[in-house]
Amino acid sequence: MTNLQIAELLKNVASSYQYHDPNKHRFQIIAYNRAADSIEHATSELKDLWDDGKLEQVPSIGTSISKHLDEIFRTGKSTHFEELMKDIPKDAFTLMILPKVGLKTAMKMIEELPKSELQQKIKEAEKLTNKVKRHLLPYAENIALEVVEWLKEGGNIEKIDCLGSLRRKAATVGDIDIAVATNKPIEVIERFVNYPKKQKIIEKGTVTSSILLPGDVQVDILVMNLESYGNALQHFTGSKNHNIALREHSLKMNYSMSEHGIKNTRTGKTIGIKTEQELYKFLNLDYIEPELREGTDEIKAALENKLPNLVKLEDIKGDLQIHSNFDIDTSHDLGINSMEEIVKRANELNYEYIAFTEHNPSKKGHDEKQIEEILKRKKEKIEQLNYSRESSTPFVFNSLEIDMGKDGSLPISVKGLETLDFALVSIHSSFDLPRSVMTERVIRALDHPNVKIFAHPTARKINEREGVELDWEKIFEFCLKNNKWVEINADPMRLDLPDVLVRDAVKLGVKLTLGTDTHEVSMMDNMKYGVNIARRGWAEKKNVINCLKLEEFENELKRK
DNA sequence: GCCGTTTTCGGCCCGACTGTTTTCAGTCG
Repeated sequence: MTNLQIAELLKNVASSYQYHDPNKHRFQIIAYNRAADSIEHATSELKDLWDDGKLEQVPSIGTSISKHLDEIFRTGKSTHFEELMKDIPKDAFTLMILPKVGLKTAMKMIEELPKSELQQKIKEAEKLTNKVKRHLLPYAENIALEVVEWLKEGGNIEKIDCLGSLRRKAATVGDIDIAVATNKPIEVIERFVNYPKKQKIIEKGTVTSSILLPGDVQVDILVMNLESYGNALQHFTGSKNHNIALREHSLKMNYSMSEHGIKNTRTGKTIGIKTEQELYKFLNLDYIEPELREGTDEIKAALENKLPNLVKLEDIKGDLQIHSNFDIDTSHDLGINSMEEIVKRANELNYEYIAFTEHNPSKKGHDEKQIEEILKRKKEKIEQLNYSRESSTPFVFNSLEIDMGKDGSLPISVKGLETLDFALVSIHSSFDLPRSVMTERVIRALDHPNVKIFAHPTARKINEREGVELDWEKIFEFCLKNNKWVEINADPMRLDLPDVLVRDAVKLGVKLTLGTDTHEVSMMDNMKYGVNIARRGWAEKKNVINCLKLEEFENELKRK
């Protein structure tokens, strides 16, 4: 069973409890939903954790749920879950995928709808299962900006911000959330629901409204006055779990929080707060950057003054994955710009250095000697670039992105590897090896002294391909011991290493690199998306190798 | 059923919108 399937099962268990007696099982319902949510965000397959006896390390999974999961992994089913769900038709869970349909509505549909109509609805729901795709961040950003422009042109706007996962800089965005401070809420909402590209109005109230745009993009708006805009910003930025944790924290201080303000639970008096900075201060917390608001342990850290000083785009001194059009007979794609064009852009970005990391020459078309010859040619070209460079322009490193074989072997001789300043290795084939085999493969590929970087480590492509299965504990341990670095690939469709794994790497002290994987010069501007992910993983400047100055970086390269 | 600022017992977020409810249930974020 995959994590997604388990999460779905636990949600269905929660719904079953709700069906049987919502009051009696109030807290089980919360517990099961929380566990499901936690499993959806887990970095390892639960089956693997179960193998290692580590199920209860997953947040929100305790003795009871882990016992049921143990039964599922051993026997394929849970008697307790089956007993709970036996009175509920399977179709009911399917129907709940439809918007605005919960278990109550689903059961009512099954009882009351004519058969043909019901079948129609079930089909609709099944279709939706495969369709709930989240949008890549840059795509969502552009749509959001257009809506913001439209609202601004309508006037009556004192402040306006894009919030939700867009502001938290998540790799993908579900809905677009916009908050507006205004004295004319009715006018603003009227303007919003009349956005020209709108396909339909999902709901329209006096405080919030939602519209649907082409491509299944939902946009939600929250309208507030300026006096409690800080509360609105905080609320609509989320995440849901951060909000819950924050409200639980404020309750301990005898304040009840909502998007409208903070209510003193003793006096019943509510005050609005203008800025988020003031809001967190009011709650005795250090300011929590949006990227950290995922409801893990950021509130505890804020309370203890232990929040990280997050890395910034300006801290980045170089780009460590770039493909030029210098032809080295690779079986993958070349870049489309010359080395000179890329150096020019790197200079504009104030980089101190960059690395050219074209894919390795294809193994099929060349013997060992020929590959060495090609690499020598590339080395000479880069030496020439550095020779004619002015001291203020970026230094150029001679690197290579090397495919690892199925067994972790590299298609390049030791002599060939030694012509490089350093190499990246990555997975471009055999994505579905068992976890232990995949782990050994990667460690073997990283083992050569001149290989420094594990590039786009999970090999995921967002919305297209899941990442590979790896024993991250082992990989990180190896990297730490041997001074190998793990890339955060800044391409918006990769963003790989993913944020949750970045957090694990940072905790262990594994060093990260940022690379844009540029194949066309404008892609060099994607660095900010990589920085987003680093920040979401709690990374500071010291965790990111390419925050080092040129000389420091060169020293670090030599360190084994 | 889970979990911990002080708590291994006793807590567990909060409000908006829709529909047909004329005072609230269901769903959502």
